[in-house]
Amino acid sequence: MAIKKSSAPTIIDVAELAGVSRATASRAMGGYGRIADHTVEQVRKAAAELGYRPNEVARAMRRGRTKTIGLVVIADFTNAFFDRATKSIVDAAKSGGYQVLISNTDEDIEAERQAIETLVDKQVDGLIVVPSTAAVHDHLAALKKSGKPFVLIDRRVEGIVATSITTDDFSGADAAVRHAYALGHRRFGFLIATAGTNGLSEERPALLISSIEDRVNGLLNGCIDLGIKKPQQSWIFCEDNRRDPELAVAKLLDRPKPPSVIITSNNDMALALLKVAGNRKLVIGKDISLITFDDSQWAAAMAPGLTVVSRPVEELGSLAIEKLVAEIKQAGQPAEKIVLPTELIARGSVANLVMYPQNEPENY
Amino acid sequence: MAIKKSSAPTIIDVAELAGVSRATASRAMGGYGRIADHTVEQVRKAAAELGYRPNEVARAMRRGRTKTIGLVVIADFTNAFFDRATKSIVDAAKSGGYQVLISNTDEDIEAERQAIETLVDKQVDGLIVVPSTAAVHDHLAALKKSGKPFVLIDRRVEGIVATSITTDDFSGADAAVRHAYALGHRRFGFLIATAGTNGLSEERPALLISSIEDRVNGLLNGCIDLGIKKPQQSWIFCEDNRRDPELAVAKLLDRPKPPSVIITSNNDMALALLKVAGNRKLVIGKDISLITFDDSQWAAAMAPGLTVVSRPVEELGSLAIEKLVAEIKQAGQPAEKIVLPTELIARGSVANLVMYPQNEPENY
DNA sequence: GAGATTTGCGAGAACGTTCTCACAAATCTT
DNA sequence: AAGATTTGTGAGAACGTTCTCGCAAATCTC
Repeated sequence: MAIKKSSAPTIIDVAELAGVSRATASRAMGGYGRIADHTVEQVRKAAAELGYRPNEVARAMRRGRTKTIGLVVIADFTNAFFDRATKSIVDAAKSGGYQVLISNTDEDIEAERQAIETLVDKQVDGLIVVPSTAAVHDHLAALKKSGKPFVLIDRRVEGIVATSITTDDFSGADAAVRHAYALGHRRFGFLIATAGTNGLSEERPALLISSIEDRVNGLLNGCIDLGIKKPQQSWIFCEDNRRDPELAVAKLLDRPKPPSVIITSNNDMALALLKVAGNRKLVIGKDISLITFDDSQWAAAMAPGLTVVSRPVEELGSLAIEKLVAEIKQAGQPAEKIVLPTELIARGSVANLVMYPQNEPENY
Repeated sequence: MAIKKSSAPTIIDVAELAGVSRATASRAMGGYGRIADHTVEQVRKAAAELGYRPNEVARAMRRGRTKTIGLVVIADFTNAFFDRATKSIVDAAKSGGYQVLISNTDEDIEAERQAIETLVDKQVDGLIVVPSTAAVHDHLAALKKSGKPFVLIDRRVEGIVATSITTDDFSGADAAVRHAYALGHRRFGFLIATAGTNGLSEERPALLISSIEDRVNGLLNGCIDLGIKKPQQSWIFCEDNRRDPELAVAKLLDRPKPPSVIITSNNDMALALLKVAGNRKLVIGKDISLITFDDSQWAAAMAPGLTVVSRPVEELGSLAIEKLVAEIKQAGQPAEKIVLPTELIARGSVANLVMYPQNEPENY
């Protein structure tokens, strides 16, 4: 009777039981190299008997790759991005044989720095990063220099040569303006969440993350193109997703001539508008109209449904894995800047004013 | 001029540059064992110069622990559970010095099995599992037997001696019934999502996951206690979260005497109700009332706000990490069954019928 | 049937770290 | 000042794999 081993069986135990060498046992399990069929069977049987499972840490150590991908995201779960992106990335990674180590930065650049460092220390084979700011990118430059494969998603970072997968938020924003205009709206309000500014501001901050930059430019483009006057007076930039978005909404609604339609840059802002509107007994899609970015189940189910700029988040995630895995398998892939199309989904949150268009073509 | 090393510097490179042995360099970096102050400084300087970072895989190999926790969840993102739980777990893990390897089972038992296996192979120090079913648990028994620490969250599994962290869904469900009753409701409808049944059913399936079991029992308890007649005729059990929840809603609404209030077991069901109600021009909180499980930002922001049974998901996540880390640090902790309180948050989705209570005390 | 090739397997190194042990030098005792 | 203790360091093993190499046996070639 053999002495019961306390810890998990290793390839050595398997080799002993099968009466072969470590190397042969390894070959039999791994199915590589020259090896006789009957030996494979013998070893497999021994492995099954012992309940042997290869130690992936030892394997990673020896092989120099962990089959693990690091994900650095902003776990901002009202954003309807984190969850969808995470799920699609985890699923796509799995089908490629990779597991995902997840890190949350909460939009903090120091946390992002540290997350990347920790993940690299853990020898992930590659990284997917949602950069929290466009202002700082020395850590990404260092990552690039280290040769560790990585892909940026949701936001580009100027000055970093890396594959990025983003969405065409410019066109989405532009389409949102045109949609509201076509329904007769002339007085626009824009509620933009940004990490860069301090508190509330009506001035456009100098440096925005690319997705917000694109949205602002798209909105502006639509306004200018349609001849909407003084669009620059219609903005509220609201620091960060957590700080007083309801105050920003109130500021917009309390204007002498409030907007008939408000376009919000994310769901946080949209929810703030919903809340304030509810408090004031303003009915969405009638007293005040709304278009927001990012679709979600609840935006579709509400009455009225929210008109949204939908972004292909799942595709973004799976494409990120695809590109990352390609680079892991074969270094030196060209850095691509992939931009996925957005789509305006019209529901009931934008009132149709065409019968009675607002009488003043110029802005308030 | 030294030859430029292509790969990342190791402790050996540091030792060489500092002019000490591997062991000494390791001690200096790790800050353990006997070592002279000036040597530490010398080694630290060399490490900084080379940009040395310890290889955590090698470290894990040697130390026998990875400082990694495996998370096996159901990435069902309409459930408002996955994202909140994941975030709180990731954050709590980080502050304990752990990273999180995430796996999604999509409520599939085979995927769950495989996920646990893969995670164990990767030598995670412990696991947090949202079990996808109560029917199968041999894999959890095997996990238990292997001695690898793990904690169950959201759902208990009978027959498995393990620490579990759940919420008091029984009381939550009971409170929901009483709340509607107090507002004058007598005709109840219950919409229960379940993985066990086939399609739609009005019969209670034999084996439900514990959280659903608790909710059903809680609802039943409230009904019986309040003297609501024939509550057994008010149920629709709907297979899985993805299969025809809208059909289930319709079935309930198309009854000869439809319910005045519907209590749904999750947000998927609630959203289905919202959708169908919207299509039929039924106003929530007026024509039809709704209470659902799990709070969310959008449930609070909608007009009317959704009355919900709120569960402390963040606390659940951080507590799971706490218990798991305790077991990792010191094996043999007692298996606790922790039940966190739920809270009914009354908003506007339940109509007040007290002025005109429904005339029939018995059920339809 | 002798040389050339193929086949199957084992010995041992390697991955990068930490840990145990031994030992010399330094410091402390009395 | 001689023994006892403490201090700092290095050699080498260990963690569990995989991989390279070499060698003997088996098979092929003409």
